Amino acid sequence: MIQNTLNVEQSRQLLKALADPIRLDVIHALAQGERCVCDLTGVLNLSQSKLSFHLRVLREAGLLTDRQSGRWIYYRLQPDALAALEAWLAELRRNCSQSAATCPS
Amino acid sequence: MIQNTLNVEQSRQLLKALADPIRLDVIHALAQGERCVCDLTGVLNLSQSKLSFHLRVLREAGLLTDRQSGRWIYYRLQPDALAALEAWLAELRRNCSQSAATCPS
DNA sequence: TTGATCAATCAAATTATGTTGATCCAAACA
DNA sequence: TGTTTGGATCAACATAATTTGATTGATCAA
Repeated sequence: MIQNTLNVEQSRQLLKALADPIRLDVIHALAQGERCVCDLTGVLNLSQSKLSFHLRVLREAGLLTDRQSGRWIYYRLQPDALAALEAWLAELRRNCSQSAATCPS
Repeated sequence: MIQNTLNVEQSRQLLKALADPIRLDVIHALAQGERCVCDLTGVLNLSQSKLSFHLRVLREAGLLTDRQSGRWIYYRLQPDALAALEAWLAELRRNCSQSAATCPS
């Protein structure tokens, strides 16, 4: 998630990725900092494959990155992705608001 | 969508509502201003009941409001909902960013 | 009235997402 | 080497979301 302007598809993936309670838990857990998958299963009380599934959704949306260190894989947040989504929403709202004001009641 | 601070559940509904191509089309169509359902079916080329389903999702998330005028029902955007979601995301990011910076590489 | 139109809703069918348990691969360690 | 551990992936199943076509209630016009 290097660039700051998302296309519709990227935005949809971000929205969809965030619209899930388990994945929001993951986000919150990682807000504390980087963590390996083995820790996260304990913290979030999720089965390994279930967690792996949700990590993948978040990673593919651009919200997480991972790195390997020995046997472990560490995940961390990519706050830029949230910023980019905010910008996209702001742009959407900008388009909406201006003409909404001109609607007849 | 009067208040400006969303709870997690409201935010999730907004995210989920926006994470759909058809519903984004609806949003964009309504960005031009208020429209009745009968117009929208034509503009978006959707069956009546399909459109009705998606309008309901958007309405229940707080993104749209409707009003009746004679036989027609007019839908319009509620840009406040977008603003509220932006604020919620900004808050989430605020929590994330501060500690992400402290992560070991 | 009667008939036509707008739009919500419902049940059934379809499709998409999430869950579970098993299997596989790579890294580490004996 | 052989074994253990961390984590991805797969197939089968379960659940949730969407689509379709039919029905319904309300409004209006003839």
